[in-house]
Amino acid sequence: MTETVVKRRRGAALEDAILDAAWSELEARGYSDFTFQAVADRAGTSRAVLYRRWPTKASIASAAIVRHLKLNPIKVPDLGNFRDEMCLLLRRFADRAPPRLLGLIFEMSQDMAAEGTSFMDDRFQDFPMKDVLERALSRGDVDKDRLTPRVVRLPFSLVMHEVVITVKQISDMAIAEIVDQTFLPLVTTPR
Amino acid sequence: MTETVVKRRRGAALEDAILDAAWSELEARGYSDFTFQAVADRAGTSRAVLYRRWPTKASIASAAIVRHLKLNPIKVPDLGNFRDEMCLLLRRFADRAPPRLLGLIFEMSQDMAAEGTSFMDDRFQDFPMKDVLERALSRGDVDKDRLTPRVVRLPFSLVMHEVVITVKQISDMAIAEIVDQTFLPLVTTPR
DNA sequence: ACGCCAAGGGCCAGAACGTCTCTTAAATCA
DNA sequence: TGATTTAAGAGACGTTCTGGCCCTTGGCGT
Repeated sequence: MTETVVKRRRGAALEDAILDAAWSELEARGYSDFTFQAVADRAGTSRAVLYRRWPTKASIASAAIVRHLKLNPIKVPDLGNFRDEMCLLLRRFADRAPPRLLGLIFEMSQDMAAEGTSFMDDRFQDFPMKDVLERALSRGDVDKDRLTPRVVRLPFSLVMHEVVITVKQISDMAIAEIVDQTFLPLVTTPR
Repeated sequence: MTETVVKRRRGAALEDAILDAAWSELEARGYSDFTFQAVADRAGTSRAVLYRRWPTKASIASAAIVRHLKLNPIKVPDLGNFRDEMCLLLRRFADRAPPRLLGLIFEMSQDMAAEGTSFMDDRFQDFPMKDVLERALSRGDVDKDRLTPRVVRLPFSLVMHEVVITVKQISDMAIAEIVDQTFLPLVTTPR
């Protein structure tokens, strides 16, 4: 017989347990089958407790995602050159979530839009693009004038797009293509 | 009182009517509120008839989308220059399906991956990119060597990504940015 | 003209929803 | 420490959609 001490959790401890359960549900079933019921069951609590904190499916799912991103930060060390750092960054970015999970973002975007948020939000942009760019700027590898927000987002958009469309892990070759054929030509100073 | 003749439809006529109803539902309520019930009601038929043809929500929705795309082909006339034609092409591409429907593409891609196809397939590249590019090549507006498949796909990937993430109609300004900041610099011959 | 297939309607149990009530454990404060 | 407040957790509720399964009745083919 297992220890069935009726430990009643509260506050942050409870919230973390719920978000962990939510993440597990997302991993296991995906967003369209994501349900308050299942999260509550898995977390060993009741739906009322969830509704008290998150009004909608999308809000609890995105909270779970944000938590997961925080717990799995991407680190890109100084490799001495911009290109390799970008490839590594994109590799880590793609590896952090399997294709099915990246698809979540698109399934969720409709609900999120209804709530006035979007995955463009800063809280989802936790990858260390800033650091990589700063190093590249200080090395003179990139042209500051060319770093418009749209161009900076470009490689991530393309990686996500490819992963979601093919529903396969993206290859190193594809990442190299994105970097060499599109991103680098756009941001490196023309000779 | 409207004409309520009990005309019983069959085969293709019925199927088209259902897919039209499905499309209307998608337009009116979006995919997350998309339901067999509502489609059957709107089409004036029963759910059993739908289940007989499409096993899942996603399959009927994607069938409705594919039908809509077929019924609304994109035409881009010769505007005399590559840039304007690209902007128009992307505009039409984005306008053809409302934002909340584009997200479906990604759910569809999961099913399609299971069947070994993908939206990268040529049959989904029905928009007249080929024509536009050929005109551009004959005018000397673009450099043939730079037209790798990845670069050609780029503007569409970016438009889709933006539309899906923001769940808003993309602005002409954003399209112009994509063309001017990313696509044109990549494909036009450097002076 | 007749037989057969499928359209269309209705019924069912099951799942999840969103909202409640109630109890009781845990935190807060006197 | 004991009293008071807060909220966790359990459960009940009516509703909606699901995915089946019936049954009838209309239309098409032989």
